Amino acid sequence: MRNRIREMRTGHGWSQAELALRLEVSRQTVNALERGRYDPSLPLAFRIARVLGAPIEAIFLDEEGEAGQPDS
Amino acid sequence: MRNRIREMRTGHGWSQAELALRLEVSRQTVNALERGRYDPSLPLAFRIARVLGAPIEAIFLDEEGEAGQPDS
DNA sequence: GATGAATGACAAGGACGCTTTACATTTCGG
DNA sequence: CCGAAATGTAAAGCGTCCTTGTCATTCATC
Repeated sequence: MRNRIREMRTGHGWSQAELALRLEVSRQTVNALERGRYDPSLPLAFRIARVLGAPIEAIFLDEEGEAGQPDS
Repeated sequence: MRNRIREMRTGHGWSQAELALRLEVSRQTVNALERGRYDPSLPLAFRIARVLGAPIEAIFLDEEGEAGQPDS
């Protein structure tokens, strides 16, 4: 599932580590999410939406018929 | 994390099995979600929102400082 | 009272989400 | 260049999500 975490994070002028702190997850988790290695849990998705100041639907793109390769 | 799946499902006049079919998950998963045993993955949350015809934020309640015991 | 539909529950198993630890690479100001 | 900050990666480990299979309970209708 595609997301706009990176573009919204840099829009706030935050490093991955800074965002991780605000989300209370590890820096590696933020990195993995931005790189599309996996999707966040629903509770984490809500925290991301809150911290980035946008609704979940505006951050995560529901691409319907998409397979969604975890990178590779 | 609390949700309104049951009330919205019955509002549509569907059984758990019918909703499960539409979501492409097992009946047990729908039952577990309604009973708050765990939260759905983000992709499943999007499908639930689509099938129930409401935004994710209207179905799943972000109770902020809530511990959120998976029942027990 | 028997039958069937709907719901609740539990166990075992596989895949995913997130952690910590650790190391490599890129970027950039001096 | 040099050093430090930021980013990318990997592995081991644990808990969560979702599956199939099975059984119990409740309720309605016959």
